[in-house]
Amino acid sequence: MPTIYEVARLAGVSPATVSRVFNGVSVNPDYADRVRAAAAELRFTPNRTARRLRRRSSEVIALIIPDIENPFFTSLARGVEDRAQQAGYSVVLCDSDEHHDKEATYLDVVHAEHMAGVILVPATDHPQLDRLLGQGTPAVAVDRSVPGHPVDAVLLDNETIGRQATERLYARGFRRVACITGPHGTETAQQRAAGWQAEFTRRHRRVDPDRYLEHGDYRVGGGRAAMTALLSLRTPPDAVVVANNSMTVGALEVLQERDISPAELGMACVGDLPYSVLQRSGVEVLPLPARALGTAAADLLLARIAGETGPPQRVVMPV
Amino acid sequence: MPTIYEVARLAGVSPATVSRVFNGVSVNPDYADRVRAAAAELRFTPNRTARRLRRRSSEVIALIIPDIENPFFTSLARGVEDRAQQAGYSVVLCDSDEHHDKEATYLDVVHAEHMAGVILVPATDHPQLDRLLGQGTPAVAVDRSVPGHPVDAVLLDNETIGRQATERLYARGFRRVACITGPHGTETAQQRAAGWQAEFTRRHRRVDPDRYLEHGDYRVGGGRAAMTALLSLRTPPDAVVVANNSMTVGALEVLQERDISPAELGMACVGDLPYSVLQRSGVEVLPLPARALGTAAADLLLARIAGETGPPQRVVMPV
DNA sequence: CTGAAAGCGCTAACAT
DNA sequence: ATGTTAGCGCTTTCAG
Repeated sequence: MPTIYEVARLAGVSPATVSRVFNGVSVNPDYADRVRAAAAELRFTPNRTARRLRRRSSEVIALIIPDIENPFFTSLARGVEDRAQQAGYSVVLCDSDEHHDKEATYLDVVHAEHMAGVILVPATDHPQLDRLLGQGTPAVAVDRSVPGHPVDAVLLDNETIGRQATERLYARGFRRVACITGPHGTETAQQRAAGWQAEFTRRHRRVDPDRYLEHGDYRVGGGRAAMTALLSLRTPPDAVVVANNSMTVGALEVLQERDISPAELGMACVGDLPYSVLQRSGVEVLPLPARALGTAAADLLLARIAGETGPPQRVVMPV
Repeated sequence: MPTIYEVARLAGVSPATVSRVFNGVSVNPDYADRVRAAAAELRFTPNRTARRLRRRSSEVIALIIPDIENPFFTSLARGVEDRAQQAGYSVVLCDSDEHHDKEATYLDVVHAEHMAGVILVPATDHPQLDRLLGQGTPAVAVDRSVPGHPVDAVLLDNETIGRQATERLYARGFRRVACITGPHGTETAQQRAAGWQAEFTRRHRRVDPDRYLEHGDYRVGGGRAAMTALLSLRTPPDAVVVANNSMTVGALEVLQERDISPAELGMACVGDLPYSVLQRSGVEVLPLPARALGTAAADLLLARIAGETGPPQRVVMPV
């Protein structure tokens, strides 16, 4: 691999001049041309590792998501990539698999690799951000907030979403709408359930809402289990709000297996179902602005990287 | 950020010894303990950028896929990640979006970042691999081969898959099975179509197969367009083999809109449909070993990184 | 087994 | 505006 020294020699200038040409610093046009010609001839590409070591920063941002197979997150990733590319940054995508350990490992990598910043969908309430923040690497949380740390966050109005989903089902004539939400202790799960509960209690003053609230794991299996549980209630619901896309799939599977029609048991899903082939399944879908969440997070991060100071922002996306 | 010098000073040893401790080189256990204690106290993490510059290699491999929103590729990515993690490598995922330019840019990054290797689902017939290969960075192609370059490849037996999909539909009683395949000039598209055509011509000696072959773009929109075209034929097919998952969704959408039942128009899909909620849609699904493709590619790449020489391997995964 | 010292390729003072 | 030079933090000969 050629280095700036070889390019410099071939172009008859100093290494510093070569560096300047490649960094947009003003240089005598003659020299610049010679440098570019020499670089082309030698097929020179600046060594980013060296540059990074020297500059102590790089044009790479990390995006850590909890499940790369969930279209909500891949769509979010597209949003981040769009903005980052425009700004000349590369995005490296990391899958924490909802594991705190993997998340921590990736955050260490971000740190050790001198990345410019990180956009994180936290796998837990307490991601290990201290090191990074201490070092001055900016971080932005998306979809889920990080209570303990002063980081920017881009969030959804989950309570409203939960309420809307519930309203839609009642509006369609269902009489008893249950809820399948995410894991205990998960912010989005709690908020979406709260939205549901507000509507539910308004309509069923005498019924304990907890009987109609199930917690799943935000995965297909959790949706199956929760749906099964709801169906075995003495007075089963005639409709259900499911707090994310994967669990909706699980719930639908159960209904299909038992040949329960959309009219018998209504369903609303928070978030797009991939490949909306489900029209005839009669599921009420509440789309979520996943991609916009990504672009907003990227904008926030890029601003911080550019030196923006000021108190942590908290952006709530309209739904 | 602390450096090995500070750790060395605190531990009362030389920087070289600290380096050795962190690299598993044998060191006096006393020293090693002191170094580890000092490192812990200072919260030292080795600077990977410096290490990489010095070693001229890193424990990062790139995976370049053409569409991060396609579950086939995310599943493949999981396979790669699994193996890579086990071997102590990080995976950075890049989305070429089927664009030759973006692919080339990412390949440049792989080169400039001194990555250990790259696994590539080529967006074109001629990915710009020369630089990388010239530099000795190993590359493995997955799902699509790279005719011009001597790189390892992990492929599917697409012709067999196409044939099987077709057979299944005829076996279910359909009489005239059409095919929607991928873009012209795409290897997998051509091969899957060839499999279909072999079956088709065997059964319809007098019919020009080209009339029942449509080319789409491997995306939802392409599936829609192709399905629409097939339905407007004078003698429309009564079933269709669709060469990938996304186009199947597009094709299904058309059928749903026109209220055409699975019995009226049968369908087979190459590759899993995400969230198999489609049971009642009657689609014959031919699962593809996406994840296994990823692990196989990772194994091949890791072997090359470890110094394996020898002629390029060509692995065809069983279906 | 350990330490001293020379770079990896680049950038950014500083000096010209 | 350009060149000289000193590192960025680490690994790795080479001596001891």
